[in-house]
Amino acid sequence: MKATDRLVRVFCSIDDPRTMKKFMKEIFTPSEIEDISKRWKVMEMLKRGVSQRAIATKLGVSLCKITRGSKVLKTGGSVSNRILDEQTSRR
Amino acid sequence: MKATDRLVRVFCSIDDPRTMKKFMKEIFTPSEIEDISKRWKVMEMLKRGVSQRAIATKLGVSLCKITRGSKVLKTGGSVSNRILDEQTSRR
DNA sequence: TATAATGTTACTGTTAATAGAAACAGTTTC
DNA sequence: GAAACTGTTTCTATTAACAGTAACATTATA
Repeated sequence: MKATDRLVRVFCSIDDPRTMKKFMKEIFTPSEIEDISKRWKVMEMLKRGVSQRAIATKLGVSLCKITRGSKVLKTGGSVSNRILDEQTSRR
Repeated sequence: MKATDRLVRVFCSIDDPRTMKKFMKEIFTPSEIEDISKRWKVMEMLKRGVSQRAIATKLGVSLCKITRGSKVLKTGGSVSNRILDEQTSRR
C-alpha cells in the first residue's frame, strides 16, 4: 500500500478532535494549518452564498484561492459539498 | 469555534478511507499530499530504526525534513508515535 | 442596451518548505 | 585515541502556493 493510503487510514482511525488536532500539528507545519483552515473557511462562506470578492476582503485571501474552492464545490460528488450540506441542514 | 477546529471535526467525522482520500484531494494541493505522505513515510522509517541518512537516500528527502520528524516522535505524548507503536504491535 | 455586480483567469512578486551540501557533535568500533 | 557512523544544525538556492492586481467573461438589473 502506498504511503498516501496508509496516511489516509491513520486519519480515518482518529475520531477524537483533541487527538486529531494534535496529530495535525505534528504532521503539518503551522502555516499549512493556517492555509487549509482558510481554505475550509472559504468553502463555508461560498456555501453560504457570500460573494467571492466579499470573501476575499473579509479573509484577506486572493481570488485565485477562492476560485479553487469554488471549483471543488461544483465538482460532481464533492465530499466538501456534501459535508457542508449536512452541517447546514442539521441547524 | 475557530475554522481550524471546525476542520478538525470534519476530519474526525470521516471514517471511510475512500471518502477521506477524496476529501483530502479537495482540500490539499497535489504537492501538499506528496509532501505529507513523505513526512509520514519518514516517520514510519524512523520508527523502524532506519538511519536518517538511509532514509534521505531512499526517499530523496533532505535531512532537515527528517530531523523535523525525529523531533515529533521524541515529543512526549506524540500521537504519531503512539499510532506507529500500535501498528507495529498489531503485526 | 448600458451599467453594475460577480465569477474567472492571468501576471508579477513574495513567502515558506525544503533540497542539497557542508559542518559540527555524539557515539560506536577497531 | 582514531576512524567511521549517526544525529543535528546551518547555509544557499529552488519551488509551489498565493497575495495583490488587473483584465476579461458572464449575468443581473436599471
